[in-house]
Amino acid sequence: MPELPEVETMRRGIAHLAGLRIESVVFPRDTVRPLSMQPAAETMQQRLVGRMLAAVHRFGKRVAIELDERERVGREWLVIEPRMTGLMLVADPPTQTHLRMEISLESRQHPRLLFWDRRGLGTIRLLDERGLTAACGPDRLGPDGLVVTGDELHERLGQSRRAVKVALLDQQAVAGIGNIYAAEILFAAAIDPRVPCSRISLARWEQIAAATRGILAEAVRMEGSTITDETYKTADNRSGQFQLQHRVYGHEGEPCRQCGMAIRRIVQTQRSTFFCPECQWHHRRRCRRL
DNA sequence: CGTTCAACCTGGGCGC
DNA sequence: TGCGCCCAGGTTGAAC
Repeated sequence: MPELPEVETMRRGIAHLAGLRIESVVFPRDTVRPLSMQPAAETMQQRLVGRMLAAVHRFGKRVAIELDERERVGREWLVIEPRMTGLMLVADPPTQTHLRMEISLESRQHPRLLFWDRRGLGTIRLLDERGLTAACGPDRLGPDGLVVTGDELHERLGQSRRAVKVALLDQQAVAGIGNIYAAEILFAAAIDPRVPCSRISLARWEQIAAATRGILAEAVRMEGSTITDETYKTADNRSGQFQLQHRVYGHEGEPCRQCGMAIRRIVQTQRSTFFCPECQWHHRRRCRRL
């Protein structure tokens, strides 16, 4: 589920916990998958208890909770990657069964910070400065989608023969776009998702960048897209509202709101792509207001 | 090198 | 009711 707008909403929903100290940490379900948790639960607990949450950051589709300095280790970051079904919560989780992490904080109200993940594809990592750079630094993640420019997209993708929709999902090129927002961005920019990057002019990369910033900012303002409950909720258990603004994603067969033509669904690199075959035909280049 | 694909998981929805 | 299949907001390492 979570793409940039949802993860940013999670970040904002837990940011007020900064300044509090960790009282206890529980990993209720053994997530033994090697990649899902590093280091192992016991080590993780030892290194977390007693630490203060210094700040809450976002890198692409990841939340990074900065921890205060500790002797010998220095500053560390608890990096959570929700992937498909992970949720950062301060509210009660949808079920007890897929609760992956529960952090209790020292405060009168005894707030808890939870990571709940139905499918269990999400990851929890505790990283030092070097690890953070390796995982979330500029070698791994491109410019953030909220601020990416046409020049940057052109430079990073202009030579690629990949279809533009596929390329926009490449986190190394631009960070934060996922399957929903790729579709909505290309509709807003009136670009055919099948067009190879190498055939896109600089002017059109500017359009795509503007649409990226605009759609993502609007989606953040509306606290993300809740398509089905239990896949995405805000940290305090409210639904996002941007799904009401989706023009193509999930609307296969419905008439386009611009032109009336039926929205199509195709598959690109094993994932659904939704688009309007009229408004996003590659011989057309109308610029659309966001 | 760039690009594609199966695998990692659980669960909802649909047709039979 | 139940079974089998397809689908789902992401990323990775191996294979082309």
